[in-house]
Amino acid sequence: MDRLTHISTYVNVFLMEKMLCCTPLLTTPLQRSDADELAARFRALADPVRLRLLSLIADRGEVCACDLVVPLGISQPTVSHHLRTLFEADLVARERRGRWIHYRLVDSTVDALRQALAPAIVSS
Amino acid sequence: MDRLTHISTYVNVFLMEKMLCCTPLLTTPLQRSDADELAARFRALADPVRLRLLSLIADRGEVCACDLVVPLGISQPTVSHHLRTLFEADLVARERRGRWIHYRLVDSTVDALRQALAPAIVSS
DNA sequence: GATCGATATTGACGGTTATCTATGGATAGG
DNA sequence: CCTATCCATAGATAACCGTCAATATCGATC
Repeated sequence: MDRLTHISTYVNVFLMEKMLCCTPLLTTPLQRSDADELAARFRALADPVRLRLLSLIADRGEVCACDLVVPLGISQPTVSHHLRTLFEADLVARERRGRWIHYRLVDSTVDALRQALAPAIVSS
Repeated sequence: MDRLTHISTYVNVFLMEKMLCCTPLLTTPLQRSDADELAARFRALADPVRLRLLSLIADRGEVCACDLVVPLGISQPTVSHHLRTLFEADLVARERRGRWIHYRLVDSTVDALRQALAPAIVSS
């Protein structure tokens, strides 16, 4: 392990204290229930349409659902379906403002998933 | 953004230079082809059995496939099928030694996925 | 080379998911 | 109210996926 990876690991370990969900994958054998929860969240990321939706939402900070249909070239109900999936995985939050519904990224969930992929701390 | 997050971001950005695969999700709108590739990799993580396999492999450093059947309580062909999925996603490598096949984690792929979830660098 | 043991592959079955069209519910403006 | 607009839901269909039993393949040993 080189020096920078080492530093990065320690910074991440320190930040981990603040995290809530999702047992780390790579530091200790995963229990069945933890595996189920983690898999459910990764399943929400396992579709190209949802990744592009997330990407657009992250890029613009906050997006009206109406602005997410045309760029992806799929039907409005399909977009709605995927947004629901992301919402139920806690990856996005939504807020109604008049006729429109605005979506934004839930940073803490993304952080937690990133942490779940953090490398094990090597003792040597 | 607090100080530690700031440091972590810069360390990660620096390490990113060495990475190969997977366009970051959250820094710029994702192209269709990049989304397809990323989704394919997340799909490999989107199953509890595969997560537990990865976890066991990571924990032990290197594992014989024969030691992965009993702990999960599923049939040998199913384990083999999932190991194949992980292998094709480049998440594990395998090496035949005599009659046995040993699996180990491919750290760079896990790192790349973690990087793909890295937060956008805020300019302010 | 016959056999045994470790893995992979095949084929089938049931459950899940992505997509569409059609429809319904909510909200703003006239 | 009536209508137009935004968004979600329902229902249908096709493709995909996880699982298992059965079978094939590959390497070691006798």
